[in-house]
Amino acid sequence: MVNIGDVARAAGVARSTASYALSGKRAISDEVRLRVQQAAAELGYTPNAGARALATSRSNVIGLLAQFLPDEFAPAMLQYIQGVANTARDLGYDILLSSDPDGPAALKRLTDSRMVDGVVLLNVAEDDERLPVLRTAPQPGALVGLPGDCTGVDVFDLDFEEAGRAMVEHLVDLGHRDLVLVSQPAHVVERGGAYVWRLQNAAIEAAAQRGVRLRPVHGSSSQPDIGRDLHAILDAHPEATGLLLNNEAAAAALPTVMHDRSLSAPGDLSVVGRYSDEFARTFSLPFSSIESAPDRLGRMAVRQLVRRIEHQIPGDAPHVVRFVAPELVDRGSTAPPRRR
Amino acid sequence: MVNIGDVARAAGVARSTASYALSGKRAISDEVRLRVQQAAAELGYTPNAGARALATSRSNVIGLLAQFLPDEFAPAMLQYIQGVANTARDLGYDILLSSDPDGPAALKRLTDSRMVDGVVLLNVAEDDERLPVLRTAPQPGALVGLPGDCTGVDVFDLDFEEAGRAMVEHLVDLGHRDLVLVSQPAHVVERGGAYVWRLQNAAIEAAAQRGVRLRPVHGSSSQPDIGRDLHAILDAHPEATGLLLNNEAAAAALPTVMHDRSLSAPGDLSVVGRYSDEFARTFSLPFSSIESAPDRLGRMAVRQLVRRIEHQIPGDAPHVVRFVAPELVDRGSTAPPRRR
DNA sequence: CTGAAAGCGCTTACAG
DNA sequence: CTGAAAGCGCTTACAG
Repeated sequence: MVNIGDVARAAGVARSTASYALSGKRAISDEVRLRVQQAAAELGYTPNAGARALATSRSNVIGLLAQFLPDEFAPAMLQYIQGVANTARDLGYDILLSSDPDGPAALKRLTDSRMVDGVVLLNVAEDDERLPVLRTAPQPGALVGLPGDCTGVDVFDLDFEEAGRAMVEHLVDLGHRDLVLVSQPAHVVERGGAYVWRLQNAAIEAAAQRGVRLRPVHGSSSQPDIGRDLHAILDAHPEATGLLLNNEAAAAALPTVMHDRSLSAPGDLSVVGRYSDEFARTFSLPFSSIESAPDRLGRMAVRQLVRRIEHQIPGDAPHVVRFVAPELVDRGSTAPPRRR
Repeated sequence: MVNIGDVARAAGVARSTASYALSGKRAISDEVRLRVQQAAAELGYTPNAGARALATSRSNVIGLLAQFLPDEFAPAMLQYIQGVANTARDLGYDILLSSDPDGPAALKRLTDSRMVDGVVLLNVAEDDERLPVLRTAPQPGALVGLPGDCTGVDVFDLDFEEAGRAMVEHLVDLGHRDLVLVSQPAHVVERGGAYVWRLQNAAIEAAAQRGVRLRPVHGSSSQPDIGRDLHAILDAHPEATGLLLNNEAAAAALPTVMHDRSLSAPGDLSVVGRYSDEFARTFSLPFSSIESAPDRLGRMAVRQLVRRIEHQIPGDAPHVVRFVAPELVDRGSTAPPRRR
């Protein structure tokens, strides 16, 4: 493989001069710079990543810790990964993807080995075991998802409280007084999936304030179980006129379930979900929803991370906790309830 | 950060001895080995990845080139990525995920910089522009997908010819004589998506041999366009009793379309698709299908790649082109055609 | 069985 | 504006 010594020799300069000419880190005469650049191009020179990382203590790689949990709906995960990967590339970073089920160990190895300049954590839990590891690491970290303790990390998430309120308000304003909220499985809550109870508690409170009934229920996070769950839920709550979904699998399964029961939205039931527009297109979902903005969250996380890596913000700059405001995308699945 | 010098000092040995004690690459007295291992554990030593890569010319990283093309159905991609990532981890490799739209440039940078020990290519086209780059690279490469020219690379793919024949045979054996095959958009074919015509040509030939009619049509690869396409296809071919799908988006959309037309399978129409079991579960698909085995293909590709990287097979061992035999997963969506 | 030293390919103070 | 040299943290022949 051609190295910087080959380039230097071809250009007739010292290796240090070649390095500077290529990096632009100090003034080089136009003539020499051009000669070096030309030699590098002709020889097809690409710096050795390991050598550069060793010399600079920088790898230009971002670690992406994404766990494919059996109780998460995989297609929803992909969107975060794409958002992170695309933004990283645009900013000149490669992505090292770790799907290791042992998150803390994987994170420790990635940071201790200096393979990565920073990390993005997905599937963040209330009491995430990766956080203590991350806090002692020299590299900065950005999270997509809100943990209980945000010290030492930058945090980005959808404002699930506001999302819960917005869903309730929207339906109550239309005249609904009997709502059902389908959340993730209880197991996700036990694991510390705070977004479940953040949305749920806010929805319950908003419903109480408006004097309407809201029943929270759990639903499976995979097919075909969730279809069966939805049938049971609709059987159990015939009086409900509004359905709120904080469960992607439920959203994906609902059209079929409604078809089977000859129900249509918003005629028989008003429905509002919480998922991304891309997700809605993938599954052809006809339901209005709170946009969960995975691409935007991934982008925000990477941008902030890169700012810290490149010291574009002072080292002691306070860490941020930033919420994306929920926006309701109207797909026409809500209307005033039918008189009964 | 603690380095091998710190470990050596703590154990009271030379750096080289510490290195050997940890790697086991030469005989070390039990006593010294234990002292070194203990010191490493106590200090929390993790080797610097860049330094090790520089010294050994090995990074223990596999490059995964996956393009998120607008005309590919993203959820289907994820399965290949998971298969590759999980197998790599099991074999002690990290994954560098590149989603760069400029595949050849990304591949050249990854290999020239020695960031990766080998690469796995997804979305392989008939005349894939990344292949010339890969052939000149010193690292081995494994493909998921069959290109026109397989020299110098290991190739793994579903046997799409056999899949096409199997789908036709299955329906013809049941008595069907009028079939429609829904493929990917023409655009995928133009880009060189060989699996489209490999399945289609084999299906056409099998139908001709059996003396039945098979009409090949294209369908969009995204929602909601594909729903509209399917309606148009069913409108145009009322005489068809069997539907073959080589298009994931079409499979995902078909239940809704059939519902809308009050059609059921296999009563009104026999349907057989080509997708993975995991995909079927994600979308609750009720259709029998040829298993596309993305996890298995990802695993095979990584295993072979690692064998080459680690020289477990001779350097001049011939490259392989291995096809996974299609298996029909019966979900009860096919039956003899209704008499008309 | 163990140690001292060279070398991997960069970058960056240090001299001039 | 340019060059010679040190150093990043490993591994691995080379000596003993």
